[in-house]
Amino acid sequence: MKSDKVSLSDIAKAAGVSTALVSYVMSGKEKEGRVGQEMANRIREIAKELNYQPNLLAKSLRNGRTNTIGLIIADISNPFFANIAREVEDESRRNGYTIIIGSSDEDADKAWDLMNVLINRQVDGFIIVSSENSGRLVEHLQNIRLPFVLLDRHFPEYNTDFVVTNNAKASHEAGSHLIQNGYRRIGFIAYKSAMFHVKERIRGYQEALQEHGIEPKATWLKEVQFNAIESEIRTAIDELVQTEEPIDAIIFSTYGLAVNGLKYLNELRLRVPEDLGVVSFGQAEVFDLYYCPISYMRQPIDVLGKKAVSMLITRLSGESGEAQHFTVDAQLIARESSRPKV
Amino acid sequence: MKSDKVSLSDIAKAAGVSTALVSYVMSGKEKEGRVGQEMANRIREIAKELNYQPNLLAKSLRNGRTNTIGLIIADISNPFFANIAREVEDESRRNGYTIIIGSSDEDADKAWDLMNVLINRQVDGFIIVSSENSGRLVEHLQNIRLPFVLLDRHFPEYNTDFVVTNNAKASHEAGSHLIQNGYRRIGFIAYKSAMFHVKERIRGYQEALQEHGIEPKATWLKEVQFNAIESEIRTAIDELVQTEEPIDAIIFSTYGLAVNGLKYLNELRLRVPEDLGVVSFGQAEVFDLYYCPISYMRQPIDVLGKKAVSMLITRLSGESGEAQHFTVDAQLIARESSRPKV
DNA sequence: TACCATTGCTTAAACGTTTAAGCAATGTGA
DNA sequence: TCACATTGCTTAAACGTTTAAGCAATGGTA
Repeated sequence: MKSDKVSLSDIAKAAGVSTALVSYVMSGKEKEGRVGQEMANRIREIAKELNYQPNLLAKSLRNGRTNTIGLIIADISNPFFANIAREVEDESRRNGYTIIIGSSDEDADKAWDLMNVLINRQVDGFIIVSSENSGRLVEHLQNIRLPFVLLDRHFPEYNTDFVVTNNAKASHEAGSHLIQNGYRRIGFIAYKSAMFHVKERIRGYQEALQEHGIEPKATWLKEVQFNAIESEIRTAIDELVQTEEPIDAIIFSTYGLAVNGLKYLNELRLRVPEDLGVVSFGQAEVFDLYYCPISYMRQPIDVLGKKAVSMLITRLSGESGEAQHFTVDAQLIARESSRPKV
Repeated sequence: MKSDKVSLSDIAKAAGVSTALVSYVMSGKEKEGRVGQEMANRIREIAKELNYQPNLLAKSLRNGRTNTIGLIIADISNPFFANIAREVEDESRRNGYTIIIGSSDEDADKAWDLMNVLINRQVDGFIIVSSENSGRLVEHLQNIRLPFVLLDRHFPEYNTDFVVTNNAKASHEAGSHLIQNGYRRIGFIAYKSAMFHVKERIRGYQEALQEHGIEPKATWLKEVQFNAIESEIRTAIDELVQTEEPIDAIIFSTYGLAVNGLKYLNELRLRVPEDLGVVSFGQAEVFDLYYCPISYMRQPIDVLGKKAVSMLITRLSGESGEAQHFTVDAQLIARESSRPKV
């Protein structure tokens, strides 16, 4: 068993022809290389015999594309993102691309460094689930004209391709659902962030209340720091609950918030949904572990992932038109945690 | 702002010297290249000015190493593995390596294909969380002398580097712990698998019972198919519980089994730990969502990941001695789900 | 018959590095 | 003073591809 060492010139030698000819055949360009039928077959034969595997490095060096996509994820330990990553990876592979993942851990500097490492690795383009303050990153990529698609989170102030969920609408739906089921004083817990998707979720929630004639109190909205989630979510929930007019339902804007929040509700011995109705964003399967299945806004991970890949790939193949936007709706999965109040 | 286009020869031109000289300086070989101090500084200066970024492809093509590691994970949607992946990625990056991940989804064929894609990408080595029937893969890598480290799961019949948890011991501890807390009829649910780590976990469990004078009944051991987990786990639990001598505790050998199993226990309205004590393997955070915090065998993900990387990297730097083995102990995190029986 | 197009192939440069080998100038020791 | 070592640089080949350009033989058309 020969190892990886078989090159074009080995085949060429074996066939008694030039490497050019072999290259034309191996890259399916026998037409434009004007290679004879017979010879083409012979070369293919020999290549198979020698188990030829093209050297991708050489290919890339020569033609300037690596067929590699850089995927920068805000937080890979979040299963929602992990599953997005997986979807992106699968879909890319299906299209002949390899992806290199990096997690920025919601840190702009780390994202920046990651981007540079990946640029150095000559990725052809990026798919980015951006973190706070990633404007610089977006600008830089635009400057050097490296194609990229923003996934799940985008910046309205930049004109970029993106694939996102309609967050305002999702939040709106979550809120309306709770109201329809009899909840009135609905809290909302989000990460403290200036990012658009966060603001949108808050907006949707507030609008839903207003449309149903409920004035969303400022104290119902809690913003907790990503880095101090464990402590701050306790304070947040305490403040929502320990007041003369405690909330009767809560919307978690994120998987991580929900996990930590629900945990704390357990500690407080607050019952869902009797004491507190719950709807969450984020990833599903795990919410089933709660004694009471958690209602959530299901984001179509597969659609998001696949669309981002296909959008990027059309860019990579030279498309240079208008920025592409793709917005998909989340779907309310209503379960026990938000069942009608009795 | 110039883009990526600056090459050695641009610097060489600017400095009026040969590319060789620049190369020596840029790769820190001014000593062996016998480059003059003054010239070296001038070159560095110019390089910085032009914002030179070496072309990694060219480098790799020339010297045959890509500084890339292929990471093949059995199931990336499992948070335990996702976190391992993350650890591996971080540690690799810290050492100047980039990793390319692929999930084999516990499928030997997919793992094989992945391996080939990654070999084509000229990874310098592999870290592999292997799936069933990956013997062929191991053999092939040994044949072509591509370094690799098996992580979390290994094959005793092959002489390879590996980094694993002491599964028998962990299982033994889980069993003993339950027994000490008064449980007597302890079930064990594992994936149906011929893999060593699965067998080891079963062995540890059985030995623990025996050492405490309990004969582990064959009916207490349930093996469910990875692909049919949702249905088979129900049958398994039904059979464990609906008998004249139902079990009073259960060990889940895996994160996925635990999630699905606990879910079903909820449906059955079985109370943990009153009706059924529980200890699980797998990832932690999420078990907190259960109304009753789940005891688990904590595997030191960071240690596993870091050790695998360092083991591989020493191989990559030419070490060719004996196969390295590293075994780490899991730690019992005892919580409510296995509290002493009253 | 002369001309041109087509077919089947080869040559060679290029992508951006690394590095062995070589060359000239200077320094050193006997 | 000669021989040789050291210093500071250049040349050029190599890694494995791709592809424009060129060349010779054949076929078709006028």
